[in-house]
Amino acid sequence: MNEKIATIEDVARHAGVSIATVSRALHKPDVVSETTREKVQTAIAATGYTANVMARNLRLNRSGMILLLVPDIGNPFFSAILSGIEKGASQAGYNVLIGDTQNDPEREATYAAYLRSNQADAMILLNGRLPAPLANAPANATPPVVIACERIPGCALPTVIIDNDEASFIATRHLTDFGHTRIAHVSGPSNNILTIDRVAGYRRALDAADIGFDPALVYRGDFSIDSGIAAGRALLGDAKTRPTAISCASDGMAIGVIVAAKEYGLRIPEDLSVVGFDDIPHAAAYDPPITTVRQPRRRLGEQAITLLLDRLGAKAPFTNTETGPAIIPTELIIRQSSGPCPKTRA
Amino acid sequence: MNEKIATIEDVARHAGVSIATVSRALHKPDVVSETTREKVQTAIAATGYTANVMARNLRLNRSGMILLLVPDIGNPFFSAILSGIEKGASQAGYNVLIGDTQNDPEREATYAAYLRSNQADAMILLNGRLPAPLANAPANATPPVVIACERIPGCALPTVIIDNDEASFIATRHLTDFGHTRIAHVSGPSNNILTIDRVAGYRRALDAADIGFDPALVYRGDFSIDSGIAAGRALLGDAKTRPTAISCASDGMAIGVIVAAKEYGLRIPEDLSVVGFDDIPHAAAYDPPITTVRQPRRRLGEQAITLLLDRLGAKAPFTNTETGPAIIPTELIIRQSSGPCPKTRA
DNA sequence: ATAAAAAATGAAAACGTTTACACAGGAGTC
DNA sequence: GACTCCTGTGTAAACGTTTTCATTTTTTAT
Repeated sequence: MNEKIATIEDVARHAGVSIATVSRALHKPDVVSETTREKVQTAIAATGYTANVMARNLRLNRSGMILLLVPDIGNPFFSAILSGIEKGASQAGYNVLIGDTQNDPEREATYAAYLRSNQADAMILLNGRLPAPLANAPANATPPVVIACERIPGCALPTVIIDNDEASFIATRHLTDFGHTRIAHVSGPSNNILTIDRVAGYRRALDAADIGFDPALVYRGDFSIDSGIAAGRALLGDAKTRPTAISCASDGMAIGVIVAAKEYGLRIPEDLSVVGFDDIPHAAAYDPPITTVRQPRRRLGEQAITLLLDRLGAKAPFTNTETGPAIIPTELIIRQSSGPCPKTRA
Repeated sequence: MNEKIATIEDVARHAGVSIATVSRALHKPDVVSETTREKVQTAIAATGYTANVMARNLRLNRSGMILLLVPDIGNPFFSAILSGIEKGASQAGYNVLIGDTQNDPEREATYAAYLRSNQADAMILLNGRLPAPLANAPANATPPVVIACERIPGCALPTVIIDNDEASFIATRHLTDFGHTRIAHVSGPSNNILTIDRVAGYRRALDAADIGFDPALVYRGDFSIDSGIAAGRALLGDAKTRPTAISCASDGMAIGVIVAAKEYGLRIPEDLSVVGFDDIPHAAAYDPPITTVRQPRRRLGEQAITLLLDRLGAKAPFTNTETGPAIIPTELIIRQSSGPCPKTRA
């Protein structure tokens, strides 16, 4: 039973027509006569023919692949985005190829070469950095690339992001509205554009409430729960200088901060208000449920693939010079981890 | 600058040799003379040549792709497994293609056809079900497929799993050891093999402690936090019949159960012990930290890709008839969500 | 019935590789 | 100097498609 796999030629022979006719029967049915079309159909069924995609793609000079560069596929944050991308891509007949770069520029470059070598028709970047081969390309060249998640300053490629500055502003303002004046911020890694934007929003909210900025109240984490715990211990250790509220650049870090706060016997939100960022599923189920900025990750992915497919379909250049980046709206979800500033400290 | 992309022919012309020599210079360097090899190298540099992978794969009749079928890529549970697979695959020069099946048999069949159409060299199944085209294949055919995560009864394909029965047994025994006698179980969906195995382990532990099985104490969830909350409300609503301990088939459901328990004012673990399954990162950071069965998901992925690459490399048949399924060991992680049975109810 | 137009089909080129085979030339052996 | 053997290279076939172009067959108009 382990015969050679059927090719278009087998079908042609079986149906008594030429291979050209078989191909046409499949892709331009209206141009071949009713009767031959049927003959071909039965021949296909009889032989169990499946077109060799490799050969087809070679001829058509495409790959049907969309390459997705992501810093760490093990990070659940990206899987929801991925889910949105995959859905749109597969509807359009594309497959999604994951490139896990581990933040390694070399791996990024390797994957970027896929575009040249015809292994991918287009690319989506979730890692906030242009791979070297692309960065060095002339400015007028527009590779089929879309940026998502983290904007790249000075890059005119189509981009879809949330307004991190504004979202962080709103989260922090939520705390100033509650009367807090001593507000800390737990940020992401310093080389990260998200960090820069969210710190900016945090500072803007302080300004708006006439609160001075204290660098000692910004702790640099890495989005993980563990770094949140470390941040909490660092910020809350000294009861004298302790803030009454903390805005965090991720829900994971918010959870970590709360873990640390409980170590010091602090009640949330009576003694300490905490807000997170992302609205991961666990934020709502935590004790207490965490006030956070909802980031529609799935929509982000959907929008990215839409941008990409639109341009690919229309053979339009990959720029966003007319429209600027697409902004996906965020939403402040108020739960029970934030509340009024304790009277004694206001 | 947007010239046609360089082909092997351009390189050959530039170096003044035949295309065969160029190809050989690249893939069998020892067979071409030092001087030509250098000429070819400079020609490649000059033209910026990158081999067209599509053409190469057509000729070699391979794709360099490993297809990964996963029920829902948006589910973080799978992303860690994926991470292990991707690592091993990319070291071996393979790419990982994600097929998000959404548990849709039709999509599964579509993806399974990738094997026939040369879009993938092999496949890893995380979804616990053989796609129809494979299931119907004759028993002696061994498609290049590896099963991970959920065993498929009666299927001789290479398989890597954890011992769900035993793991669930140990988790439940942990509770009987604490003196609990009224122990509930929150399971996964009923059509799921994981559910069957874990329920079996739960019952085995009850038997071992001479505790009768009460069907009313098994609640069917779907691994999600929400279904855990529903389970908790169903099981804990009546203070008379309430269990003193609950073993859950996922950490998410354990968290949900705890959320519900707190609604009823129950203290964990003083009034109710809860154990989870998986050891997701949030389990350790929850309040209280959750006792759970650690499932090494990344190792699971690594083992799956190893099994696959071994057979692919050795051109060995894809069976596990000699060795049986590979079992990845689990570990009971004892934290603070479980404790002795309250005196009043023992 | 015939010419013209339209519809359906086939032959063959092309996509960019790898590799079996043939061949040229040089080195060694007698 | 003729023979073999080796080394390095080129020619051309093959992988399985799609598509242009030419050709055959059918339909329509006169």
